[in-house]
Amino acid sequence: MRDFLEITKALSDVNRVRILMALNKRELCVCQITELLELAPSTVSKHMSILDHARLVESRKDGRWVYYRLVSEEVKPLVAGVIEWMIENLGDDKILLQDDHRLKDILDKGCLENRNSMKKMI
Amino acid sequence: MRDFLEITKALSDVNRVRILMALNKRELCVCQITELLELAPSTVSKHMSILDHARLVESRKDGRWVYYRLVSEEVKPLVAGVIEWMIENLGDDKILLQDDHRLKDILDKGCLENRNSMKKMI
DNA sequence: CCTATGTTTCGCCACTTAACGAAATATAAG
DNA sequence: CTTATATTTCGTTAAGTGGCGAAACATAGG
Repeated sequence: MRDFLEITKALSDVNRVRILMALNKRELCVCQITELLELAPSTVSKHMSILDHARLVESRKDGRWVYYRLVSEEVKPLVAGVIEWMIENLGDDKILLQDDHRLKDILDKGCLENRNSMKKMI
Repeated sequence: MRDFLEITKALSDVNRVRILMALNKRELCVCQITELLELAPSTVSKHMSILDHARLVESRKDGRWVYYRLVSEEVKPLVAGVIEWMIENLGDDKILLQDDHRLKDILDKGCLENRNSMKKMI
């Protein structure tokens, strides 16, 4: 029950749902999510902590950046089931389509990591 | 998104989850749910209103009593999917097993409707 | 009509939560 | 070492939420 409620509470905030859907099929660092949602970094960090504690996302640290991704498929059915449900029923949401569009710009513009690599090359 | 969040918010309270699981396979009136959860009738009524607004339950009025049940199967997949997920992953929860046991007593003791019927028969 | 019972609505209170900024921490680069 | 950037932690504040009791509403029965 505790795990169940942690998941449903994690899913009961619009910004956390937007984050999870943005993480579908790609990983993102905190600053990219911050730019997408236009929230304070501390706020996004708190959201990521809640999602992480609910076992809905995993993270890896790469230099200064922390990249988050959806949990892997072969996770326990409690988590896998609800992520599948979310993705299947939320695909055509207006806000999420806007996010997907904005994410393209954020990714095309190049992440800071890429810009730093460019600087190295110059 | 609005429907989605109404559902996840409805599912993010332990007493509402207990209500939904109690309604699995049987309908219950508000006073029976009140007895099960040991909450004030006004509190239970509020919970039922939230579950109803999220389209997770349906109700019928019979005399003084309002009976609630889980929504029918052939409801839209957004709702059907999450109810299935909840039932499949919450079956062996400790609190819910206790509730199931207590519900037997509540139902065996006879609902007020039955007692009224008995009075008619005497 | 009057009473009893089930349910809902309303107002209030305690607690939680999402937001922010400031400060602390971590790491890469000069 | 110092600076700059990314992230997290902490404290505060405004808004939301779950709980209750009182009162209103609905209905069955005397």
